[in-house]
Amino acid sequence: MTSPNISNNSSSPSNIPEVVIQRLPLYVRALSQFAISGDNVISSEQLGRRLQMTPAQIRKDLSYFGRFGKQGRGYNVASLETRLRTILGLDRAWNTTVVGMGRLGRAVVSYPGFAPEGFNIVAAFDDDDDIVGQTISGLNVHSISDLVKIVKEKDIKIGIVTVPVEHAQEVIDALVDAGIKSILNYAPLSPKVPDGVTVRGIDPVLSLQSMTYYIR
Amino acid sequence: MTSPNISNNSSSPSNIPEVVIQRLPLYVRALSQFAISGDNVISSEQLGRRLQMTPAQIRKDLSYFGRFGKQGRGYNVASLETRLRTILGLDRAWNTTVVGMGRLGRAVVSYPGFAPEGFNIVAAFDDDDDIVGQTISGLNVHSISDLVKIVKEKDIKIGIVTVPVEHAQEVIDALVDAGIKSILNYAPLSPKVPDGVTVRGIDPVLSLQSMTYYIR
DNA sequence: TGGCCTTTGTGATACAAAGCACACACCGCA
DNA sequence: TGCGGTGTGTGCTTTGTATCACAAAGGCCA
Repeated sequence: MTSPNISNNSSSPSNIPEVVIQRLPLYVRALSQFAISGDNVISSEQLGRRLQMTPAQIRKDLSYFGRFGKQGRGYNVASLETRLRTILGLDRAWNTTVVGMGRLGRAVVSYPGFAPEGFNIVAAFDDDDDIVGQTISGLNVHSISDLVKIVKEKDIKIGIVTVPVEHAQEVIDALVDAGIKSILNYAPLSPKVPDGVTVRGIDPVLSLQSMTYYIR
Repeated sequence: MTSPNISNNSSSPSNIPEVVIQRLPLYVRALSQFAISGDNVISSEQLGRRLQMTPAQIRKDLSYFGRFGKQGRGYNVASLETRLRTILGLDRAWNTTVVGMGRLGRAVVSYPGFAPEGFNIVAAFDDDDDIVGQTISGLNVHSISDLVKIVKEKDIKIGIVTVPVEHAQEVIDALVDAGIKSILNYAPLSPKVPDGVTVRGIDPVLSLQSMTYYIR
């Protein structure tokens, strides 16, 4: 395991280190900011300053995927962003579902940050009969027993888990059974998933708990 | 930088690797679960199975801090949890503030997961005159210009940043100026902070963006 | 067109973390 | 009280990651 809350059981499509893959989205984001401020060309040094990392690391990371820069000049902002997006699979939209329509699930479906990045939440699930059938943020809430059917129907590739920790493992198992390969897990546990399934955990409490160590 | 969204510019209180510190909360959590299910003693192997990591890594991690186990038996669940909590500074409560009372900030202050772990949100801030003065989840919203005063008054040690990305760096600077040493940042940027300040980022979009790489 | 300046791409190197494997400690039981 | 079984603690090895440092590529200008 590389880092807490992160596991990748993928039968890696290549031998590129997972840490590198995790940094690519940072580069994409920085590049799109530079593009907005009108920069056409950028050096690894400028990127590094923005992202608080060394230029050498950025160049090394990029070199896993090809030669994108021009010596003496730097990288073309727009074209590097495009190429990185393609590498990451961000040149398309991804249908996504949220399981667990409690407080947290509602916050997630109404969060406006996913759609602009191509993550469209197209279905919501819960196991509570009082919630199933409701419409939340424009989404009809389905019963978890319909998971397999709807995942197939709507071609959903990504699952977001916002159920209480007691049900998280079973919900994750159900998502895996339904063919989901990427799971964003908000529940406080380290779930077991088979090879080929990637899980990322979001856990603010864990983050706080490790920071207190450094306060003196 | 060890990993995306994580930076520790702490004048490290020791030479213990940061990854190790980040895993300790996982151990604490697993131990408290085992305690609830009535286990008194646990082996590194059982812990490892629960947390999806190797027993050797757990033993190594713990050995940085002392000898907690008994050969041939394992670890006492309750006492190991207590000792780890003490090491992490989780044997006390921490006053915490949230800056940015938009949609996300409201979700954070009403999230019921912080208080039980000793993170008490005791103040809220915003820069919008329409929001300052309101009461949200029992918290009176203050103007950011009162940050220094109130951080001192209420002995706040941890800041949670939920402002839009355009204001995030300046808010983080203000928190640092007010003496905050630990910041949980929900805004999508890699902020600059001086040595001795620890920042952890929470960014679901980044997590999703690195997972799509593995879908094929 | 040639020489200078900049910045890439990358082998080599240094550093860091994970895992192995075993001596040794401790328990339980006869 | 001694012996078998179990599981820790840790030096050593292996694996993984970051950084260094420099040759080569490209732009620019006289």
